[in-house]
Amino acid sequence: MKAAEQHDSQHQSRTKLLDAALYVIRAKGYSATRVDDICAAAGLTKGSFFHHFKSKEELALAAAEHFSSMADGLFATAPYRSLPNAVDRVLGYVEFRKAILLGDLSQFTCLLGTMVQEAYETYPKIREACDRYISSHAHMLETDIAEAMITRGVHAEWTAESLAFYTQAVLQGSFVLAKAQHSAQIAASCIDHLHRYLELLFAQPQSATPTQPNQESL
Amino acid sequence: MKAAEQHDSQHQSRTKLLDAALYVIRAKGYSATRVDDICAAAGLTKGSFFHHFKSKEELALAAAEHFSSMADGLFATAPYRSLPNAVDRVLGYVEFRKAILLGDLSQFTCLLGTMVQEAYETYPKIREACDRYISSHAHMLETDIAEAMITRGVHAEWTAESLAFYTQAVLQGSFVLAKAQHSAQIAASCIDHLHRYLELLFAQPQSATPTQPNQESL
DNA sequence: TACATTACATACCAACTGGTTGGTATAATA
DNA sequence: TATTATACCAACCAGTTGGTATGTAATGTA
Repeated sequence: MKAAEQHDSQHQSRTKLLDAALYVIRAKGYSATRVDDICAAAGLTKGSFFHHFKSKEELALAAAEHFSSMADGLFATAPYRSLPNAVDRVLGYVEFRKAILLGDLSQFTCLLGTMVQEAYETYPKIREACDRYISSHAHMLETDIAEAMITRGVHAEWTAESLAFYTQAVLQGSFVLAKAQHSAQIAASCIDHLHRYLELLFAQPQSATPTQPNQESL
Repeated sequence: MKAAEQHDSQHQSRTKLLDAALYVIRAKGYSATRVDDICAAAGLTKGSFFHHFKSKEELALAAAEHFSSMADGLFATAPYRSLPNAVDRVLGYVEFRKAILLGDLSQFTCLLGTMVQEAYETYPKIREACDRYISSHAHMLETDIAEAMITRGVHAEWTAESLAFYTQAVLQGSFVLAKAQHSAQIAASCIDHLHRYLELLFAQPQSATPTQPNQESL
C-alpha cells in the first residue's frame, strides 16, 4: 500500500509538473514561463523539478510529448471515430474540434503551436518536436481524407496531405485570433468556414472536381 | 544640412530600434527578446532605447503600430487594389499574400500574431493593440468581401466579417506551420486552399448559395 | 539490520535583465 | 554668447533566473 503510494507519487509528481507546464506555458508562453511558476503550479519545489528534468528545455520536450499523447487519446476515443463513412469522419473531426472549445483559452489552445512560434529559431529541438507531433496529428486526418477522396471520386490538384495540414493551419490560426480577441467565439466561426470548405470539396451531387486554383505548391 | 542631419537621426534612431524590434521579436518572440538584443541589432545602446521608449512593453506597442502602418502602406499600394471587380480584389489579396512569402521566416511572418500568442494573458495592452491592428486589417478586406457578395448575389449564413477574419486565421495558422516546418512552402499551400475556398464561395455560374453548415456562431 | 537508491526539499549562486544615473555632445533659441 | 533641450552613451544596480550543492526521509534489497 505504502509502496504503491510511493510508486504512484513518483509518476504523480512528474505528471503534476507536466500538467502544470502545459497550463502555464499555454497561458504565458515558453520563454516567459519560469521554472518556479511550474513548480508553484504543481505544488512542488525546484529540487523535484530538476530531479525529473535535466533542464527547462527538456521539460518543454517532455511537455510537447505529454500534450501530444493526451491529444492522441482524446481523438482516438472520440465518437466521430467510429463513423463508417470517411467523409463523415473528416467532417466529424472538425465538428469535434469545435465542440471542445470550452473553458479557459489556456485549456483548449495548442501547446505545440504556442511553443513553436517562440522556439522555431532559438530552440531547434523544440521546433522539431512540435513539427513532429503536429505532422503526426495531421497524418491521422490525412488517412481519412485520402479515403474520403476515393469514396467521393475526387480527383483534384490538391493532395490529402495538403488538406490535412490546411485544417491544422485553420485551427492554429483560429487560436491566434481567439487569443487576440480573448474569446473562443471567433475560433468557432473559423471552424465553421473550414467545415463549409470541406463540404464543398466533398460535395456528393454533381461533378466532384471543383474549380482549379491558379498555383499549387505543396 | 547639419540641422537636417540631426533631425533625421532623431527619427532614424527610433525607427532603427523599431525595425530591429520587428526583426528580433519575430525571430525570438517577445519574452525571449532582450532590450540589449534590440539595441545591438539597431547599433545603439540602452541609453538611446530608454530615451525613446519608457519601457520594453511600450516598445512592443510602438512596434505593433509600426508593423501595422508598414503593412497598411504595402497593401494600399499593391497592384491588386486597383482591380475594378471586388471579387478580383478579394482573390487578388490572397494571391498577393502568397507572393510576399519571400526571404527569411522572420521577415514575412506577422509580428502581431507572434506577440499575441505570448502576451494575451500577461500583457493586456499588447493583446489589445494586436487585436486592434488585426481587426483593422481584416476590416479592409471585409469591405471588398461585402461588395463581392453583392456583386455575385451571394446570400449566405456567413457574414463578410466572419470570412475576413477567416482569411486572417488561415494566414496566421500558415505562419505557425511554416515555423514548425521551417519553410514557407506549407504556407503557400495553405493559401492555395484558401484561394480555392473563396473561388467556391464566389463562383459565378449556377446558384451562388453554397451548402449550409450545421452551426454558425459569429 | 545494513546498505543503496529514489524522491524530494532547502539554501544558495553566478549570470543575466530591465531599468537608472550621471554625464557629454550637438543643436535650437534667445 | 549664454541657456536650454534633445539625443545618446557608459557604467551601474537591484531583482530575477536557471541551475547546483547539500541534506534527508522513504523505499527497495540483501
